Amino acid sequence: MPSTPRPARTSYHHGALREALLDGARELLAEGGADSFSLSALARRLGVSTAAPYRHFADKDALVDELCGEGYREFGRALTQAASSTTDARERLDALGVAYLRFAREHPAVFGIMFTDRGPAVLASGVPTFEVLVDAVVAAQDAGALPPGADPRVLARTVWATLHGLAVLGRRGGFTKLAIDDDEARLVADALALLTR
Amino acid sequence: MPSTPRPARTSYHHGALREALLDGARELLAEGGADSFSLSALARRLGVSTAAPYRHFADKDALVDELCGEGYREFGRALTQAASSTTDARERLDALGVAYLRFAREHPAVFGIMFTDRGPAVLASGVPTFEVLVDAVVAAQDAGALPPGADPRVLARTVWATLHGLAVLGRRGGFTKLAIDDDEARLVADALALLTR
DNA sequence: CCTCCGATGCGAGAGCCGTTCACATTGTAA
DNA sequence: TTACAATGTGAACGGCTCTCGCATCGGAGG
Repeated sequence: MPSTPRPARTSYHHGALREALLDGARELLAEGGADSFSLSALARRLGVSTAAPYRHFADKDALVDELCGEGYREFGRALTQAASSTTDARERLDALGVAYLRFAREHPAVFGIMFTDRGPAVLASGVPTFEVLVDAVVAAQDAGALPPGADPRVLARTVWATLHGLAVLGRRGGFTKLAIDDDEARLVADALALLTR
Repeated sequence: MPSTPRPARTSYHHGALREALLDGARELLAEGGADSFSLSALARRLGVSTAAPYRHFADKDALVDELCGEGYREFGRALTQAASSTTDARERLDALGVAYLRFAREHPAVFGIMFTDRGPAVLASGVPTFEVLVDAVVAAQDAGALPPGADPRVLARTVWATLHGLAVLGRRGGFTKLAIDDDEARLVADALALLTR
């Protein structure tokens, strides 16, 4: 069962090439990492010419940017869902942290792309993704789980940085000597236990 | 004064091409980011043929790996120097944090390369770089600045993750809405104030 | 001093990639 | 039916990584 040569269509026009390109790009990214992803390989896999993608995206970067945008939206959904899983402000922080690390683990390629230099427009589109995290930090502060006197923005960026650092360093095995084999829940719980009281 | 066509040599053999390649690669990386760095452009800048670099590096990845190794060593030197700037365990943590963020700011391209997927060998070569950070966390714990009962490895990875997260998110302007304009000293001080007591 | 050889340079070229351009095919609205 | 806008094709250009056979140099041994 050859997976590479996919006929995928019978008529001259593909019909839903734009979506197929995005889906195929996610697959290629997941299979071979960000380096081994080429528009040529993508077109080949979908059975269209190498020029076809340019009817739907200005260039390769535009396609990757779109992938980032979708990544932000899905990341945002995952965080929002985690936040709604409990009403306790302190527990919500834990849930958000686990969701953060889980997204990085389950979508490593997209996660990596989302946080590498991708132009200001893409960056701006990602801002709303993390609002739920900032809100949760403020709520935790109101609930007394974080220092009441501190600047909420300082708290938010510190918590965010800690979670992001755990995600990034864990993803590349940076913690090998520091017991990375701990699962995400423990990683997050240990870290947030230091930040909260 | 054209900077691109650099004669750089008069005889048939270059003489110190390996070092020139590494230096030039650092320059190109600093100028145009990791994407716009090609062996062709590098060879062009040095005035050698595109085949010449392959006498010194197996392929492009080998050159980048070497760059990472040098980056780790310089990063380690910066951290070690920061650690030796004070005898107070708590102050030492701050100094290390500032050095961490400063390295990320002053060498953004190399920093970015060091922490993107680059094979297990390169990764392993980076381990000693962060030992000084782990040691400082243990010392701070002994001095009472961090919870005495906690697992030192948990403390170390949490502090490391927080600093790394600050470096990464700050580097790409992720904190725009959260007062990233604060300087590194304040960023680190605020974060470590939450982790220590 | 000469000769030989290993190290290090070169030019040419194969194969992949991104991108463009003129042209082909198709569904649809007038 | 006919014209048009949308979307596909094939060919081509330049750039990139990497390989191959050949050229040039410096130094060690006769």
